[in-house]
Amino acid sequence: MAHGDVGLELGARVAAALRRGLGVAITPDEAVIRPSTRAGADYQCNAAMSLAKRVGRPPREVAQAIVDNLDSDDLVDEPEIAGPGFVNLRLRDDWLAARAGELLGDERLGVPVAERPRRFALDYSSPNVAKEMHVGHLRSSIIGDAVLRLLRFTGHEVTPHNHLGDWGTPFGMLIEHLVDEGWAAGGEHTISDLNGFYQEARKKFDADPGFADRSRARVVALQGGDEPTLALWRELVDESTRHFQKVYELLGVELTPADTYGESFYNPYLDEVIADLEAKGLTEVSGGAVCVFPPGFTNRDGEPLPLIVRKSDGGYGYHATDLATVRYWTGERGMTDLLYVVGTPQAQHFQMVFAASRQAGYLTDDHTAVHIGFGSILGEDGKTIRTRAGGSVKLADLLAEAVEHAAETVAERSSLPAGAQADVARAVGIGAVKYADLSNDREKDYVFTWARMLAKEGNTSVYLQYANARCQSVLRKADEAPDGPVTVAEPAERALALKLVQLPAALAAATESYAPHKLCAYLYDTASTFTTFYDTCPILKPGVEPATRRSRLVLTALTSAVLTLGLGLLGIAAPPEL
RNA sequence: GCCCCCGUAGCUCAGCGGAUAGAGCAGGAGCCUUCUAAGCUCUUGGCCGCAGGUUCGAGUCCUGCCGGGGGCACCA
Repeated sequence: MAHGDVGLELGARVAAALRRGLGVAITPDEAVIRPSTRAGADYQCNAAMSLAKRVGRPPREVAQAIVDNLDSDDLVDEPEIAGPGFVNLRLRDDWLAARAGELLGDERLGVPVAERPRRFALDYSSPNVAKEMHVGHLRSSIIGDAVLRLLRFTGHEVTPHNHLGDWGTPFGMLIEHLVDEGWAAGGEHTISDLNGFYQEARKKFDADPGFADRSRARVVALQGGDEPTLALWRELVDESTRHFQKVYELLGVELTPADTYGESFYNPYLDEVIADLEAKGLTEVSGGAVCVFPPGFTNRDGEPLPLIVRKSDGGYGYHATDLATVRYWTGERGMTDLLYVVGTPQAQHFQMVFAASRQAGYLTDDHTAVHIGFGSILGEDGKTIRTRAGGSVKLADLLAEAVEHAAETVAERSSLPAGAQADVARAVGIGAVKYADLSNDREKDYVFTWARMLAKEGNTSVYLQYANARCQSVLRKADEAPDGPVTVAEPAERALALKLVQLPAALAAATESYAPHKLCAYLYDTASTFTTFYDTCPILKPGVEPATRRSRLVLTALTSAVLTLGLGLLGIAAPPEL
């Protein structure tokens, strides 16, 4: 088969049929092959209706021409024309069985490697130094991590970068507070409560004018490169990084300190970025600030909206930094695609940054830049959980609670030894939190509830993990390795084989639109189809023909492989036993 | 005021211009001497916010309206 995805293959066959029969040239995509939910049809071709006008023939005649010229006897049964001109396609049982059988020895389970690999720079997570991660950071971290895994599996080069909030005016008061607390560079210090530390500094800043003055002076020292100040700043960053790393490890997010490219990292580049923009004639001074006005953006008074690349006080804001990131990752690092996993409220900001970057030549026609936006997590009152409002759920607490909750259920049901139970509880608890988030369309807001995060019934990660554990249990009990030809006699066998063969399409859809929820939906569907198979088709039970047993073992092994791979790409563990 | 996003079952959500709009939860009825019941089977439940338009065909595309959220110059 020329394509990993059956639908694409069918599209290519239909396109060939139309070329032969009617002399019409279309792409496989234009063949409009869709999975069908109708009994007896796996796919349907909807091309006849849309082409009718173009070729000047009634749609059913076009459909007939497709059927007459379709060279697909190897792949599908006799196609049927239905309704206004639908062509219903049913994969041959022997083809489906053979295709499934091929996947057993294939590590990639039929998923092709990207033909033209690209170089992605992926910005995600981006917590703030000196603040604890809270539920608001969950989405960027796990969506970004899933995108990273998906792109890498597809064969692309991906460099993650964690845009830490590690620079700017608050660090004056934070460092000054460190001094008051008796910190020294190289000392063995820890902050047990980062949020508390921040709040104390803030309180002193508001209440004590002397402290406020020292803080302002400290900002100047920091930005001026004063070495003792920088040393203290590094202590603070390191302390925060240790905290982030603990969360990432618990969460199973692949970021490490080596991936840190915080705001401070771009600081040395800012002057030359502004100089470059000025040299290219893109800047204008407005209200004392140096601005770039990308066309097409206006403010509430209908006036052009600026990117302020240098503030009127001479300082730099995130407009300047984000332009510097684009220039750095395309210019210095040769990336072709820039991805930013940042909340949707930043949509206009990124549009402006990308537009200005194109004007400045930091992005060319060879580059893409995509804002992978995601909705806000809302409180149960429907209001956004705000970063600085306080009272939001700490991410570490959420994860601990999820694991604890899972541990209770595991203790009730699992027969594994205690040590193994802890690992399972972690896999199940963390998986529940991640799946609850990843299984929804990332662009929409959602309401945070404990019930949702801890759910273990229905469309949840544990359902997928449980299905996989059942597969593994069967495979352990079998006295033979899965091997041999697949047959699809029973409807449940056929349905399962069909699902397994559709992995490439699901992965492509999820990867191309940076939409992990599409993979979730496919995996749930596959697990559900397996469970029906498991219920209706005995595998190891007495009385099952050896050939049937071997075929079913292969289907079981493939199901486990698909679930394990899919969950892995979502960043969710798939333990062999619950 | 302008711009962006969202309104689908009681609740939480899928849905690629295609046929009779699908899941999960909750509700109802069944299923464990038999490969893991964190499961399975059956079932109740829909003017897809409203009104126009485009199209052979609209939950999906366009316009307007209603409702909710977000953004709109120096915090990032």
